[in-house]
Amino acid sequence: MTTEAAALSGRRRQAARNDTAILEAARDVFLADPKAPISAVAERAGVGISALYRRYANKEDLLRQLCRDGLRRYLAEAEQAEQEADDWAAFTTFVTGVVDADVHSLTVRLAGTFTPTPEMGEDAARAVAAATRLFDRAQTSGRLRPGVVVQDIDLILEACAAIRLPDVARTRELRRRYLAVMLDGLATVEAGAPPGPAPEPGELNWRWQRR
Amino acid sequence: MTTEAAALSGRRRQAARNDTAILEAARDVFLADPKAPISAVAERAGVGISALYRRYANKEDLLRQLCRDGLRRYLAEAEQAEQEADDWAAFTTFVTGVVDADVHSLTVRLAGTFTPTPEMGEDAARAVAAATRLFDRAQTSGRLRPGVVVQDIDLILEACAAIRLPDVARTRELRRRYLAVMLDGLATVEAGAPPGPAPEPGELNWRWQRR
DNA sequence: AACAGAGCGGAACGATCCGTTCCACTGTTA
DNA sequence: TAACAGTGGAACGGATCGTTCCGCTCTGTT
Repeated sequence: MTTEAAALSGRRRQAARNDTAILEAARDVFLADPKAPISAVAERAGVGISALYRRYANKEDLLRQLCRDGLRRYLAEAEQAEQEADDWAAFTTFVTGVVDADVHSLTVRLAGTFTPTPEMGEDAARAVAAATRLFDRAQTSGRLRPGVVVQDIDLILEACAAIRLPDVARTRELRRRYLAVMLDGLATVEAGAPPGPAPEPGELNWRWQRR
Repeated sequence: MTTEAAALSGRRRQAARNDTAILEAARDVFLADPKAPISAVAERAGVGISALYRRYANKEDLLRQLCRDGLRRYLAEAEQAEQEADDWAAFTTFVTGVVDADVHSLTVRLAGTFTPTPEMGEDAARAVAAATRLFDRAQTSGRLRPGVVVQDIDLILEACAAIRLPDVARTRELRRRYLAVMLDGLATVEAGAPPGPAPEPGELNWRWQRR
């Protein structure tokens, strides 16, 4: 509990608790099933439906907020990884951080369920820029095989996000396992370029079309 | 069209055509969205809903049939790959074949939406046996890094199946790209065992619980 | 002590969706 | 021409879900 919340008393305190409880519940629920009903979020958070609608005008609002937080988290992971001195380590730290935080599901799997705000567009642009910087550093480290492009990261994250078990901790363990395998695969310099035309920028943009 | 169908005339011929049209449409539709309505299948196949219900008692029946075909296809890919003389090539041919056929989505993503038949259980056991044989051969080839187990294949297939774009051909191209990266990652003998406790047999069985 | 109102739980409502049934219609076969 | 297999698609009934609404509780103020 934050000191801010602790300073409040009685009803106010509970309200502050609910703020975070609802966000966490929404994260868990929509991560497991992006189409989950809003009542499931309320149930998970241990509150009534009113508590939700007091904070968010409608379901779309909540989803948008969640995605916004996901983008922010992605940026935070990138900025933290950029501190790393070693170029290759910075790259792997970044990717591992994003996979661990399950941020991919929060952004991409929720895409198309709401109309994005201009602010989110800017954050997304920042995210691309940061990821590109990290990727370029990985390339200069010389450990990356030829023919790999930044966009490959998106799809690798997508593949990792598909690993999902009932147990959250186990899910993370296994995701790290296959992420490590893929990173080892990306680091086999002697293998030459991976097959097939590499993904192009914007090839995944269709996701953001309203469904 | 089969010769059997060509021999028939008029209404019978159309009926035979519908048989396959419906199955193909169902495959496409449920591959894209396992929870799709049955009317979407009819629309895609260009037939009315009656044509569906004449052939399958209900939705569950159709899903079960689809999954059954998927298992068969999996077995076929395995048996064909076992012809391959080279141990490592047999393994990669098998995995690539399964990814190309998008069989994983047909079986696992549909799991839990119907009650499986005993016959499917037997097919599943045969599938596990065949996959194990191919995996063992890959191990004896010496190109597989230590610490990798058969169950890893399931999860790698799962990761590949997550790559999905509107265009089917492009989807296959990109899946092959990341499958290749992962296979290269699995073949880095010098890297030692990948991190984390390896997946255990039956760790993915929860999928088949009725939802 | 009385009161105003913030915050809340959950029933109720209305819209939508979807699986399944039903019936009229069309060719085909005998 | 009669019987009927095969079909299209409207119609039905149940379930789901987003949202609204009402009555209650607790809190801070007068």
